[in-house]
Amino acid sequence: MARTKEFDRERALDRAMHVFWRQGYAATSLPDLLRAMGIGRQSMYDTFGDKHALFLEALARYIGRTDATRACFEQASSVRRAFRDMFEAILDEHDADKRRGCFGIHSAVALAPHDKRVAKMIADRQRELEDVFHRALERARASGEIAAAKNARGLARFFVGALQGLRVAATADPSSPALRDIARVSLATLD
Amino acid sequence: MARTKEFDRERALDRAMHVFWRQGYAATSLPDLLRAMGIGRQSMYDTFGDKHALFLEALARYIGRTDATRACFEQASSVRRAFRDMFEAILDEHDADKRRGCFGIHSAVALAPHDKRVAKMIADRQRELEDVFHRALERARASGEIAAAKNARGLARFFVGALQGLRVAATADPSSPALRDIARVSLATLD
DNA sequence: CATTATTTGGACCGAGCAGTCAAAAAAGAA
DNA sequence: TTCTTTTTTGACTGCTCGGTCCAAATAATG
Repeated sequence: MARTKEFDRERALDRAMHVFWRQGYAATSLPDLLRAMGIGRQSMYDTFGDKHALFLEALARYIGRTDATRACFEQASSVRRAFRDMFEAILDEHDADKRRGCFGIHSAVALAPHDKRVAKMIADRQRELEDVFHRALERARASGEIAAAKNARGLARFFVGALQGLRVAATADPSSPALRDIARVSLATLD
Repeated sequence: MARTKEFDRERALDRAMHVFWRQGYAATSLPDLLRAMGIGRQSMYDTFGDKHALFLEALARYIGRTDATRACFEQASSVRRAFRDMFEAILDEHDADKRRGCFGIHSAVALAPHDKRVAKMIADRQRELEDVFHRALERARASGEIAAAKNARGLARFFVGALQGLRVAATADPSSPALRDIARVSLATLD
């Protein structure tokens, strides 16, 4: 048999993801990536293909984090609390690491208009998020947590937008007092 | 005296703005800019300084467009209609030119975390927009168009976020039926 | 027309880019 | 140990980048 890889593929991908996350696609060079991943040039090409393919895998990995959100919403006893926790998490995240931005939004705005695969990944993710919200809202409607007259689909879509709006506002100015108002008024649509 | 410039500075800047708008800062090369601006390399350096300075001017020019929004909100007899028109304009814009994205959001997410001047420009613009909305909402409260119990400041901040959320969603998928719901539920916060 | 200040266009620079290649190193099988 | 197969390393390619330099072109003044 042959020599075994010295590095962990998932670990390297994870590190590449964080570099793209911080810098975006165009502003990230191969040396940037290799340094962070701790591997050599050829190992990267053998393992991932090229820079663009590596980016797509990194984006897919980032998007996979939606799974945690889904679990959170499916287990939550209160949809209000689930949304509030989600907003809080975003505020905390941006407060803790002000120089990160949002991988998904960055990709959506910078790459999606020029790259169909990226556009599809982002659009799919939005729909998936919408469905997670929708299911939770329907349950809340059934349980009486929110009014039966509410349009769960419309609200779910609205919250996908609200989430992105909050992320952009938080990236632009993580310390702005406006962020809490955005979250608060968004949550009030459930009343 | 000396030779006069052969090109129109504002016109060239406007074209540069559209290139940055479409492609973002990092993905735009000098040749890209020069081709669009229709001027030579040296003319660009003499007139604008360097690529980064040109970008800052382009961004300032883009942000200056907020003036139109301000006028619209100050003249509007109905704040509801003003917000609705604003949302409609975004939907139309993205529908007409699907490969554009949003300059402000792109800059906010890609550059603001690493460039204080950009961060300040974006944050200032958000506050300005917030104030425009706030004044219009206070007038609406006074005139009885919206309930006196409403928190105009909070709503103004919320609409800044909603605007950005809608823009991101529209960039990710300009044909998504979710966009109308985002706009509709956002407007319903005024009821 | 001659002078002078400025713009212009193109050649040029070193650096850094994404991606390729080939030789060396290594790990397991025979 | 030797052979086979793979990974690793680092040199190398051709290209493009942002930015500079300089000579030719040009417009207003005297």
